[in-house]
Amino acid sequence: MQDKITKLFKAIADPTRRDIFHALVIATSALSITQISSQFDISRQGITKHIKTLEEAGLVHINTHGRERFCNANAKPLKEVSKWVEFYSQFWDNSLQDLENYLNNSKDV
Amino acid sequence: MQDKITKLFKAIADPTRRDIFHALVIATSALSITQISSQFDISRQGITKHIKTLEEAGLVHINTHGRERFCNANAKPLKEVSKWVEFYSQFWDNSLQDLENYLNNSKDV
DNA sequence: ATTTTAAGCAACCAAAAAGTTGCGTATTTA
DNA sequence: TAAATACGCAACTTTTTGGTTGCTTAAAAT
Repeated sequence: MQDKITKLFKAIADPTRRDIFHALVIATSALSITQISSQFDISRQGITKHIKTLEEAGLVHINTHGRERFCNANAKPLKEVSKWVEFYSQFWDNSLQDLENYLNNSKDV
Repeated sequence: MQDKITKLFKAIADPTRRDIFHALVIATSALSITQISSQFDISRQGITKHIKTLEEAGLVHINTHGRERFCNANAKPLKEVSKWVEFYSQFWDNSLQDLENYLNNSKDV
């Protein structure tokens, strides 16, 4: 399909998935598919698909007990997102870059 | 369409857009659409669309000079991503959460 | 003044994503 | 053992996305 980091970014790009992930993070115990579904307006199958996407991004771990599948959030992969963002943090507070670009721009034209 | 943060997450979810953004960040001067296009294998129109998405996410600013449109990266909106990730950082290094969830899980079943 | 260049707009296309329903199966519960 | 529950799988629909081509317009260069 696509590289790992893109899978991760895509996983968190969907608002419903961010909500599911959040619900799992703040939950005091692992939640089954049905338990998660009950908190959202979409079908159980819809939830199952989202969970699969989250799982493939490493953001959810699943523990099967009998007929139930308990989901845990795993925030660790978000370290990668953090690393990605951190690189650009050096550019966001100084408008120096903006100014420089502006000057170069004017000069060139 | 959708909320601001989702626009932002979607903008950076595409690998080509991340590449374009990166190219603009490290560029020493603003780049025109044609200049950006020359660095990628997709058509100018494709680039234009990506730029529009980035612009709507606030990640690119455009300066029109005559018939050219010069693009600058603006990393500031990424602060929002950083904030989002930071919240979850408290969960990623202690496997305490995992253990806790595991125990709750076992207990419930 | 003519030609070249930069880029927007619109229409279109294919693939991916988000969601649905129906059905089968395994595990629990009664 | 029979009924209920939890879930996966597969097929299908709709919307979104990433990309294209063709055409037009405006600015610059010759």
